[in-house]
Amino acid sequence: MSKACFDSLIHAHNRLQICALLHPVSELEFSVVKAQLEVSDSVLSKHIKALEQANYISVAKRASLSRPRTWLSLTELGEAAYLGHVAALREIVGL
Amino acid sequence: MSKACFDSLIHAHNRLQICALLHPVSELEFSVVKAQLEVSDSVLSKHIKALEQANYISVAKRASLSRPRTWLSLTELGEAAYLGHVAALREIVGL
DNA sequence: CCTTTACTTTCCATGGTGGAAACTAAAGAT
DNA sequence: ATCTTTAGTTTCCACCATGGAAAGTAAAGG
Repeated sequence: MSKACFDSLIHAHNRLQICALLHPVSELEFSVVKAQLEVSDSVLSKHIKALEQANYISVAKRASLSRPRTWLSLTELGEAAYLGHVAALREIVGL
Repeated sequence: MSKACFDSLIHAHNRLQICALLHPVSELEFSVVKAQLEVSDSVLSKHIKALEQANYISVAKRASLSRPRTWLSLTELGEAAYLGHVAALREIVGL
């Protein structure tokens, strides 16, 4: 069980959603995440970069049906940080 | 039951904590909230003002043991917004 | 080789955030 | 009555976050 630890990198609305989307799955395509968040390419790209630089997600470029696509997944560190942040939120709001 | 509605005014860490502290009680003193958040007077005062201007909290100056103190409480609007935001968070993080 | 697709980066403008210090109003002390 | 203390409030300032638009890039596909 992760220790409750508020993480302001993850707390930002868009990044919280990115982590929440990635948490239950092994990976997701850039375009899928973008559609869920309803943000521009540039905005998502910048959040991805921020999370990647914190080693919270890993980015893989791999062909998906002929063309190269960007795949995103939470790292173990990212998952721990995400779960820790969710635990911190639960402590704040009381379960 | 409040409708899930993400509220960025409430989402900010310090303001989320303020709302969470006020939610279960009828009112709290400024100094008590300040001690919980561990912020400076000026910072708390500005967050209080922002929440008050949104009509999310009400501020009363009333004597408490001789000296005048500032008492804070969630308004009904504030409570609805807070619960709606918590519901939105739960939707994002999945229960 | 030219175009399209799928991002990435830069530019820019705006707004949030916090600390420190100056300011204010109301008690209480002398 | 005036001085001091207490309890905030407001201003000043500097910095970081955030987003959109537009320009840039790299790898297919035609």
